[in-house]
Amino acid sequence: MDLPNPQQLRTILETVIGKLLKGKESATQLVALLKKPRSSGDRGGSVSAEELALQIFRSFSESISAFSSLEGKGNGICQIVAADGVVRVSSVDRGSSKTSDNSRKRLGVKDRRGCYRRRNVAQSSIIVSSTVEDGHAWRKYGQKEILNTTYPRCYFRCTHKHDQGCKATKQVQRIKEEPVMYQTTYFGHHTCSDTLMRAPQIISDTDPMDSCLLSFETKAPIKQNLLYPNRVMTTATATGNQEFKDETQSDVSDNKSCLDSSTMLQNPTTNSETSGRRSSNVNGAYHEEVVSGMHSCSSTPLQGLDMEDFSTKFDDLDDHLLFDDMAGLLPALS
DNA sequence: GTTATTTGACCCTA
DNA sequence: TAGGGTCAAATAAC
Repeated sequence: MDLPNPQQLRTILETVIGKLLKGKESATQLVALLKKPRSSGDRGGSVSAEELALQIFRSFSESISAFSSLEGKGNGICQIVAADGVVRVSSVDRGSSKTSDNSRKRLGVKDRRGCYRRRNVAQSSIIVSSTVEDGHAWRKYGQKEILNTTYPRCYFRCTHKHDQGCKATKQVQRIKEEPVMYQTTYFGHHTCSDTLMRAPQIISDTDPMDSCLLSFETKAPIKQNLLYPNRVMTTATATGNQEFKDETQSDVSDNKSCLDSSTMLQNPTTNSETSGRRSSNVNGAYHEEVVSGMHSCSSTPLQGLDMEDFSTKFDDLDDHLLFDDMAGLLPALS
């Protein structure tokens, strides 16, 4: 397969940057809103903080989707690296996969156990932390102990893999105990028409924001930590793993699956026993997502931040998220 | 009964 | 050959 040509890449990047800029604008408005003295009943005028937060979420979510669309275009992967507050985007050739399509052909349809394509995760990544869902429904299909890791890795595929042939998969691995933090690695992109891929799914019995602000702080009430402000983007590794913290309804259940299946993954505060297996309970945890093949994410958890701190911390955030820097990359691509 | 999760087995890649 | 990704039967939850 071929790498996306510069024009394709540019188009996608323009889309992404446009969405990110929109998100930045929303973030700016949110900061201003949060800085205002809050009075009961006053949620900030015409646009509420919740709405702004949702807009920010959508910006990142749609950006990720746009980047994801690159994967199917070839061996190349779009590399997004956020390091020291600077976002970098580039295209990387993954090289031809040696995966045995031939060997797969040799195998019967029923005998495909273990057939897989080992992913190259290290090549690129995005570091974005997010507090919101990715809007897709996932089904867990495996869990495995990974060498040199404390916690098992959980494997998820798109729920619509069979009915719509969606090839998107993700891996969720707990990487930190306190605060609880997960690394989610995405592979492939959704080709399904997942109905969840709209606005963030609200699971709680309150308002959307409440569920969006799924706790990032295991010890704090879920509602308080929804927008884990502290760091939206940080440098996770030298190679620039990108983090994207998000909690979605599907993710919640996904991660919960991990939690349920392993005591090591259990969230002491949010993994409610009262919730059913498929309950949409929030799993209150830092969620580090690595979007790989397309983008990857990683983040450094911020502790003890609640909405009170958000407004002040967000000032720093604005400096860290150099969307304009990203936009500046466009000319180089053409 | 249906759907999701768990888990051991299988087998490919490095 | 070890490690890792996926499959699918068994099991659990609804």
